[in-house]
Amino acid sequence: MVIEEPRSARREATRTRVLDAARIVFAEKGVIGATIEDICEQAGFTRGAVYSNFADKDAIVEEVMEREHQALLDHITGSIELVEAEVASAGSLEAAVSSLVNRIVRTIPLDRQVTLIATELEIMAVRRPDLSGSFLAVNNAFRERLAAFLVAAMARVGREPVVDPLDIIDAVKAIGERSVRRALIEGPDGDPDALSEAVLPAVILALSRPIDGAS
Amino acid sequence: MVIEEPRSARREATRTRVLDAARIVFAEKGVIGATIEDICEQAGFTRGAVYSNFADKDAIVEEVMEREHQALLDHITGSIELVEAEVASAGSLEAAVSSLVNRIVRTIPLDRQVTLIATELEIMAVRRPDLSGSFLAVNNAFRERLAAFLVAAMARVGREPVVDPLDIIDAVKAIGERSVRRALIEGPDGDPDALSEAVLPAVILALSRPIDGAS
DNA sequence: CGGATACGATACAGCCGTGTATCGGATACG
DNA sequence: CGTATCCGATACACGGCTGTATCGTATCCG
Repeated sequence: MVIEEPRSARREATRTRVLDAARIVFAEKGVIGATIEDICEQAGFTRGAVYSNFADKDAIVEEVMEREHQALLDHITGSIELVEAEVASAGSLEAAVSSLVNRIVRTIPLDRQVTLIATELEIMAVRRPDLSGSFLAVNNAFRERLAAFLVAAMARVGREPVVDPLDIIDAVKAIGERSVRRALIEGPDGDPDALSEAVLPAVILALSRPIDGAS
Repeated sequence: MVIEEPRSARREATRTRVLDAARIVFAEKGVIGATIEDICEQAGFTRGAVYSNFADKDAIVEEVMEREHQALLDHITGSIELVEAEVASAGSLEAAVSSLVNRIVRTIPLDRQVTLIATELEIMAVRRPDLSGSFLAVNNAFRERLAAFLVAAMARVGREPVVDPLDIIDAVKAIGERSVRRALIEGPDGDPDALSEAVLPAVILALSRPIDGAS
């Protein structure tokens, strides 16, 4: 954990603008395909600004990873109370599960950019073992937070996981991402929630059981 | 569908060597990150050979996509009889489903390279609408073949899908790929089948029902 | 065996991205 | 209001990749 020199507010704003730009460019061109100049153009800076703030592209990649997961964590934290209220007030088990699924899926905002950047960063972690450490660190924190949320939300509808909740999260995320990707490939007519809505409710049900029940 | 000029056997062998090399390089460096020279080096040629056989990198990408799906199709076709025999001789429902799942997962060979190249090509289709056409063409053929196989195999154990079998295939493939990716990121200790084995049997069961039964 | 041709290697020119070193202007402070 | 400092812009040198044009050679055929 490096001590964060406060530096000037101006500098911090520049860094933020560069990282925001990098996120967009990484999603669109891929981490490898993105050039420093692409990022500069997107941010409205020249290379001087970037090189005076970051050592090289790898440094930018690491910070983007961290910010990405942090943003997701914040998003989750902010929406947990919503879910709990919603689930608790559902009439039937089916309604509660459906609401739970919807909320989990929505909790992970899966638009074009998030999907692309998430996939891109994951693939990057596969290819570059030197980056997998920071990926795993932030990603595991994210998964565990989401798993805890899942268990709590399930308890609200009187159910509990039958497998490691982390595995449930992975499965749900995998299906959600695939759902969005298919829609993106199919073009404007594609429904980004089609696959999720078709299979996730049954999957969540199948991977949980009534808290007191046998199977 | 372009008419395939037979050309010489020598030329065809060169093309094959280049495409094999491209597959490896695309997996390792990404489609965008791969250079023509990378491919040449991997294939043991110089750029002259490549440029006399392919217009540019995009042409190579399209052919790699096509070959990749064709190889998977061949692999599936070759293993269907195996599965049917295996499933038919299973003692219990659980054993049959487990065998079915295993076979489906194994039917899609999910090693490092296949996973990387599959993800890479899919992302490429998202980013480049001009390539999405050829991706969808080959990919849909692949999905439908696999879906037909799934339905037939399910019938062998007296079950039928409760949702579009294409969605089941997508879900299974998404989970299988995520399973392998996690293992790759975690390094040598990671079990590429961990997530698949944990959730897929329940998922397949949940998305199917006895053929005569109500629910 | 000899010539034609197909095919891959080599050479070359141009462009693009990188990283460093220097410059100029905005901001902070006395 | 003037000066020092910070920070982003500009300039430059270098290396790598691309695509084309040319060359040399292996292969095919009479």
